[in-house]
Amino acid sequence: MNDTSRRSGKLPTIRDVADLASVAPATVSNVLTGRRPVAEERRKRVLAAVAQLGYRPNHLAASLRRQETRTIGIVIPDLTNPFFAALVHRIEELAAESDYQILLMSSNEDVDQEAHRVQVLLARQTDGLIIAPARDDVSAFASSAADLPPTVFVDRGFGLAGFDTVAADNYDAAKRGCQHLLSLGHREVALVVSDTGLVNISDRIAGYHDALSEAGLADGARVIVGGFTVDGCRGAIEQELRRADRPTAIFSAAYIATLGAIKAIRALDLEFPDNISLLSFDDTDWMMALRPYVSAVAQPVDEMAAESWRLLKQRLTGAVGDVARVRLPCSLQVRESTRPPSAAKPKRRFGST
Amino acid sequence: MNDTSRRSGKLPTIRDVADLASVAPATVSNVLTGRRPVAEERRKRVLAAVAQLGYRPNHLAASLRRQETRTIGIVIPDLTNPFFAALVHRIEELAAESDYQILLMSSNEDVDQEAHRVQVLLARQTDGLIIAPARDDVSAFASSAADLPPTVFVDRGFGLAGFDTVAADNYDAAKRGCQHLLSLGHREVALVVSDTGLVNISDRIAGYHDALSEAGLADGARVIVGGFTVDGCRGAIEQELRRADRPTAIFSAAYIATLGAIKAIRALDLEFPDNISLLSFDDTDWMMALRPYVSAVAQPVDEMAAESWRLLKQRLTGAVGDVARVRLPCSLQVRESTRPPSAAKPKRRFGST
DNA sequence: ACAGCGTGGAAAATCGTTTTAGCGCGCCAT
DNA sequence: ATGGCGCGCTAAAACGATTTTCCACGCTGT
Repeated sequence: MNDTSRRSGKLPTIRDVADLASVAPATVSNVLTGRRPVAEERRKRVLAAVAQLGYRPNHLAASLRRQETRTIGIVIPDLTNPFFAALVHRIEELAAESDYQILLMSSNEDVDQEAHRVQVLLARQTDGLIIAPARDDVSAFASSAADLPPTVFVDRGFGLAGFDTVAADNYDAAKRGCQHLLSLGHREVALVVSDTGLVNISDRIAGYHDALSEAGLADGARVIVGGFTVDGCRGAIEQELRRADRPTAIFSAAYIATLGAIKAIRALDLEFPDNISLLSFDDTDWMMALRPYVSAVAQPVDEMAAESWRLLKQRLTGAVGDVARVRLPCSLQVRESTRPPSAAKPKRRFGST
Repeated sequence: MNDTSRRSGKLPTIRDVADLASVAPATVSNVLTGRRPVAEERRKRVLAAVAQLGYRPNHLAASLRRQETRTIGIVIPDLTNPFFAALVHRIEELAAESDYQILLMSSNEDVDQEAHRVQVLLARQTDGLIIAPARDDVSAFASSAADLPPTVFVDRGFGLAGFDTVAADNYDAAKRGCQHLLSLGHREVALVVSDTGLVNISDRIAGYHDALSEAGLADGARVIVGGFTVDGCRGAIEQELRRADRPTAIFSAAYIATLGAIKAIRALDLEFPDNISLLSFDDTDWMMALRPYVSAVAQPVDEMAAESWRLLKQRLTGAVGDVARVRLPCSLQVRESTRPPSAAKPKRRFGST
């Protein structure tokens, strides 16, 4: 029987509770936080008063005094990208388990917006930051690790000096993906990327190049830069596919690029894997909804989230060791969209591995 | 030439700035907030001191004093659902334009988690809330509007007494979707939903029923309840599709259900639209990547976000009018996955409308 | 019997702002 | 000359908690 409400009038404060229970505010605090023992009889009085008033400690005031907000800022380029949505989702879940909350900001792949958002987060005294930066160069908002609270960079910016960083093993993943295509007999493999200026992407490009080189095809590299929009990728890919010597396989190195590639292939009335093989970076539910199933290199997004949070929490609880650089392995999901080039074509269904 | 850094040692406070500029803290505040005029000469001194120290006002302290955090809480069931991701993305963008930040929480479709998250947000003194509730009955965390700060319910909980609510016109959208299928000649249309206990869903069911009734097919209703997971939906749909009198068209009333339906159709080696028509509620990029293109009822997610934010902001700035109930129209995207039942089948490509 | 100690409670300081109250000064009008 | 007014500034109160400091009391050991 309480009245956890009456938003009319001021919210009850710790002083109101203290008065009602005839104790000092400090005692109420001690009961609620359990930091110091309180005699059973008074404890009961306090709890009764709390219940009666529907008192809820003002987290703002507590944060100010404690110099700790239990809030972490997350900055990502784009929440509509399922990869980032999944990342945020998982981090939020883990953080909540430790009673941390998330202030979420999108940079929209824009360095200036990003810098501004980070400033806002700093002003808000977030205890820590997890950032998937728009560029690997973060000098726009941090000239050194000393400028920021504990911060983990994820996906992008791997190896940034002074910071914990977490990323998929993009080089290895791209290399294995490309080798998979080469092993099927493809000699004209095009790689589609959004941008070449990010380490995660350039690692993928490097893996792709090395796979080609090791197969003696160093000259055959074709990197298509499509930008951060589906239609940008689609356009760039279409253009490539119209060429007489069009590639026999497309390796789309990002979620957006995969969508663009599929649309481009459709637009030209081609079919995978019959006319062209398709390998996607980033795996989603849809890869198993398309017909035929799309082969993909799956980034370990849950593990990336877990690792980011683990590292951040370590720093938050005072760890001062060397910076960590965590690379997590991707898995290659071979399905139906990758096949030997221009083979005879059974109508459907291939054993997936 | 400043040293916006030196995280070592305490952060500079307004008092440090005041001392350096030889003015009172209040003056610094007035310069920075512009609430009261300050003589030009002093203004300059203050700004110089601010720059020199790299001072940034502590938002926590300001919030405590101002009794306003410029923070709004968003609670959604599941961020990995692209609908909610897009919703949050857009709200965040709009809120940022007005200098509001977002505390994001996922309820995971769980009422208890949801209630808890809301309590956390209340303790954090968020100025407002935007909630897509796990259930329409929100009594677990609010017995009346007086319990919460300004709050808008979106997608779910339409018409909740005392609260502004925003939703797609689910009834109309489902009715038109169903009518589309009926007009193609389908008589066995199954509707797949996640759950029947939510108004947005039951509105869709009602629209579906009414469309059938008006066509004199009231008895033909088949509602498949698949739950909130892709595999749950897939299983339920598969079961339905195995029946001898399987439906000739599937209307999947949610993103998850569409994914499940496509997988189920594949699993049974059926093809749409040849063996069965498919109409999706919720439109995504993938609908245009699948072959054939999937027809869909598109929810106006950006408008829902905009409207939610608009209403909330109005309340935040003191509006006290009647509660608003905003229903936004959906658009029917007729593509290739919906066709007359068991018609002769040209191999591909149908004019889209 | 008395110094010393542990215990639980209350008072007061603190966190870093904003806002209110009030002060001194120059100017204008009577 | 002087009362009143506006202006620009400062000191101090306020926001609502936590933490530190201090005190009173009862117990113990010599």
